[in-house]
Amino acid sequence: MSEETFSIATWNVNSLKVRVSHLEQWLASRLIHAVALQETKTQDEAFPTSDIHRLGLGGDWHGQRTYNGVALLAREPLTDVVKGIPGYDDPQARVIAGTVRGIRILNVYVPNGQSVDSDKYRYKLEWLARLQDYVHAELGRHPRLAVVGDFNIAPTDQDVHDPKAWEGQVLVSGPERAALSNLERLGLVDVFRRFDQAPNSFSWWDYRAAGFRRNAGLRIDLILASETLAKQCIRCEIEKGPRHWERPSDHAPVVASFDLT
DNA sequence: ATGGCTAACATGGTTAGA
Repeated sequence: MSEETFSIATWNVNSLKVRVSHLEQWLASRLIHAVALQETKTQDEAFPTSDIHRLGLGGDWHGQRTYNGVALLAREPLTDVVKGIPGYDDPQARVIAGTVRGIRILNVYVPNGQSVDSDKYRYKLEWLARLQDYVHAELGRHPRLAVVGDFNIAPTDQDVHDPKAWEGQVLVSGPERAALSNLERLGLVDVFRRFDQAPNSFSWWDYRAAGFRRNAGLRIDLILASETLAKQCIRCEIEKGPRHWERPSDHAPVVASFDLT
C-alpha cells in the first residue's frame, strides 16, 4: 500500500462500551485511517475518550442514552463536523459528518423500521427522505463524498441469505430499496459491488438461531462513494474475523481503501 | 414455533435490534 492509500471502515459495534476491546484488537492488525461506528449506545459525557486516544484515534461523536449513537474516528484531524441532519429535528442520534484528508464522510445509522406496518417504518422512510436531501446538498459541496454506515436495507436479493423468507419484510421491502436507489441515483456507488465478491457475502447475522454459523445473514452495512471517489477505490471487503470472537457485535466491519494519488 | 440472542436499564422484565 502506498502512502496515499486511505482506508475507511464502518462498523455497527452494538455498544461501544462492550466492544472497545474488539475495536482495539481489530485495529491492531491493519491500518485504518478513519472508522465510522454505529450503535455506540453512549452519551457523549460517558464516551470512552481515553481508550479511543490510546488507539491513536481522535474524532467526534454524537450519542444518547441507551439507543443509537454514532462516532467518526480518524488518525488525523477531522474538520467541519456536523451532527444530525441539518434542518431535521430528530431526537435520535443517527448521523455525524466530518472531513478528513479531503474526503467528506457521512456516517449514518438508518432506522431499523421494525416491521412494514409500524410507525417506526414510517419514520424510517421519512428519515431516508431527509437523508436524500442532505446527501444531495453534500454532493454539491464535496466531490469526494463517502456515505457509510448501517443502512438497515439489503440492496438486492443478492444481499439476502433467504430472499423468499425475507420477501416484503422490513430491511428488504420495495419502498426501502427504492429510497436506497434514489440515494445512489444522486451519484453514489456501492463500492463493495465494484469488485468480485464471494457469493453470500453478508455484514450482519442474527444472534439467534445460530445465524452466523449458518451464514444466515444480510448485507446492510454499506460504503457509498461519489463517482469521483469511487474511481479511486482499490478494494472493499467485509471483515468477518471479529464476528468469530467472544461476545461479538452482530455486525462485521466493512473496509474500503482508496488510492488518493 | 413470530421463538431463538444480546444489550441497556435495572436488579426482573421490558424495549429494541434486524
